[in-house]
Amino acid sequence: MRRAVTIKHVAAEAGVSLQTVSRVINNEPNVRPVVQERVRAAVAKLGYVPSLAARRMGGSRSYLLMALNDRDRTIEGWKSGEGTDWVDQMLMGGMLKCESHGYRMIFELVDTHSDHVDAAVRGAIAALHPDGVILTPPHSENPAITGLLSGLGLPFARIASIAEGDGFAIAMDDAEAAAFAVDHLLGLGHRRIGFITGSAEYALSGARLDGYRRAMAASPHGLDESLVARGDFSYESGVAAMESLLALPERPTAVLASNDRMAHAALRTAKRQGLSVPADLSVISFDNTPLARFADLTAIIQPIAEMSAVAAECLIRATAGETDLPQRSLVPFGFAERGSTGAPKI
Amino acid sequence: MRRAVTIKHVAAEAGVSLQTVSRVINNEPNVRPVVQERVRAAVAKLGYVPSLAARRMGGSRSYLLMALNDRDRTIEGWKSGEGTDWVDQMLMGGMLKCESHGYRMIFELVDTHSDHVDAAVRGAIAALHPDGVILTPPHSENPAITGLLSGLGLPFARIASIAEGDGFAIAMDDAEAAAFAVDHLLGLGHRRIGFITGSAEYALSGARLDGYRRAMAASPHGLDESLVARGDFSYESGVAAMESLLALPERPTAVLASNDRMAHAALRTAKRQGLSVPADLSVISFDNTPLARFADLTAIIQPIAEMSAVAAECLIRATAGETDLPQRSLVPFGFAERGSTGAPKI
DNA sequence: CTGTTAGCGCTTTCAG
DNA sequence: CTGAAAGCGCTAACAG
Repeated sequence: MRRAVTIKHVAAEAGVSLQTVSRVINNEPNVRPVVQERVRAAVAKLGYVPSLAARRMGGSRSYLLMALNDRDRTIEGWKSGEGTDWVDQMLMGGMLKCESHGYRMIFELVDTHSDHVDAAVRGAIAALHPDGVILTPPHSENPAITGLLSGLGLPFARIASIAEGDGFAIAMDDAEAAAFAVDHLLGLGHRRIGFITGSAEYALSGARLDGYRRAMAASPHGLDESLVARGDFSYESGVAAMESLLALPERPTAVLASNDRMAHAALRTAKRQGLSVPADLSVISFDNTPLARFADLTAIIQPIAEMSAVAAECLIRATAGETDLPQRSLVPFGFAERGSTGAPKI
Repeated sequence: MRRAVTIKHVAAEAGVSLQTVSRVINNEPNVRPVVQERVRAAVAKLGYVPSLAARRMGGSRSYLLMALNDRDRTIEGWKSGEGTDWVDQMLMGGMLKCESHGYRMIFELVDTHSDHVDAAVRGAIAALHPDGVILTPPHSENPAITGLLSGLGLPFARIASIAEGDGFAIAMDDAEAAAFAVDHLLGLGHRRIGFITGSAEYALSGARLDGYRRAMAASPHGLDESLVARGDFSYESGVAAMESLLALPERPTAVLASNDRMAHAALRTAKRQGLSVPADLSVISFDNTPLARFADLTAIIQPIAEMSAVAAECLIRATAGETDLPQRSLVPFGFAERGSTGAPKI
């Protein structure tokens, strides 16, 4: 196995010192254009690529970002085979962004509810020495983790978290999105619009509910709290919520559910009771996971890839010493109109 | 930010030399149990975790495995939002296996069809110095990559590849699986069973076809080559193939498709022509991606997670110096019976 | 603008 | 069985 080419070889080839090569590959100033060109030529000729490990050892950066996901939630998603593509979207956004900066993203699973979160996170940091950490729900709002990271002075980003606190908070405007969905339904002619909430464990559940309330209150028909049914993101809770909404004296003609799974549950529950979609009932869901596609659900698109790209970007720039980066970023949500929505039959 | 705890701190705490600590954490011989215990206690007390970068610099191992996926194919899968969970399954199998050995898996995207594959792969190796590389289709059978890896003497595993060659070949028995599916259909009472092939670019397409032929030939009804329709794994090709099968003078009552997408296409094409499933037509697909679940397709389960776990295991053991590891491993496939299969109506 | 000198935290090699 | 010395490939901190 031919020995790998190192900075030494490049230096020799270009007839300069190691340091000059280092300066060139790091885009540092104080290198004459001529020399710079000579070095770049040597790099290209030898196919030199710096070793991440050596860079981390010598310098202060590791060129590694660590994405922390909840162990149970992630594995459960993978095992279920339901195509929850949270991880894929994160990779697509974060990994590709990292790539364009010479960074790598390493995926780590940590059990949020464990007593050993602290040790687990510390261990991962000790092993990897990442330049930054990306937190996904529910880690994003776990004080045991955010506190640790803050204390360590390690830059971190909280994805899909709107809570106050340290670190870069990157989210979509959940309230705005809910209001948008309500307005879309109002525009189609719906008056009685139900809402199924998400688990109170997530701050965004509250935001989505707020947006719904705001939009309904602003509508000519006003807000009717009896149209708000509790859910917890599970299929079962979606069924229960939908049943309660359909049992109302004056049932809604449209429903906004806080995630795809509950929307799917709502859809099936409605059909089981003989309602046809969208003639008798329109449904809009949140997130737009593959399930929404398959179930032909009109959905608010949660821009996971974009959020994780923004997170990676913030972290990389912070490590590079850039300051005055936005502490909180709002990423625009999307909207996919499919077959689950239409004008009410009346 | 408190300085990280290093091997020095542990050595001081335990009152031994660096070397002894190194021996203990690497499970090397020649350390008295008493001393070993003392070191372990110090490690636990200080929460010491060795730095991957330093290990790689000092020694010959990096504790990193690199999973190489095709760029276009992967990004396309992510963008489509169709829930192709290949990446997730790979992560689940490979990452968790790595974790249990103190390894990490790094995901890399490389364009298989590019002229720069060689440079791209070399670059990734130079940056990461992985102890092993996991190749997924179509990389698994790309000589530009396998040849490079062989030349470098870097251990690698080819997932879902049954072709001969260097590296660990890890696959399911595609022919056996196809035969199994055919037998299942025969058992339900089907006599005319169609087959939709996959893209010839993949060796496993041939294997699946072989299994089908073998099982049909062994059946009392014999093999009828007119029941074999060409596909290339795309939805459109599935539609075309199904249309040709349904146009046959004596149409099949069951169809085995080489992947979920084509099976889905077959299903919809049949329904569009007024056939009901499974009464008029039974369908079995390969792979069992989330689509199979959503479309209620009976499917052969491609054990991606298991294959990637086996790959990781082989690579890690090879790096640890273990020899006589199986050059090729066959991982058992699974079978998920759903609503797309039943007895023929006659 | 460029080169030299120290390490970074480990493992390898070689002495005891 | 244990320790000391050398060095991996790079960057930071100085000298020129």
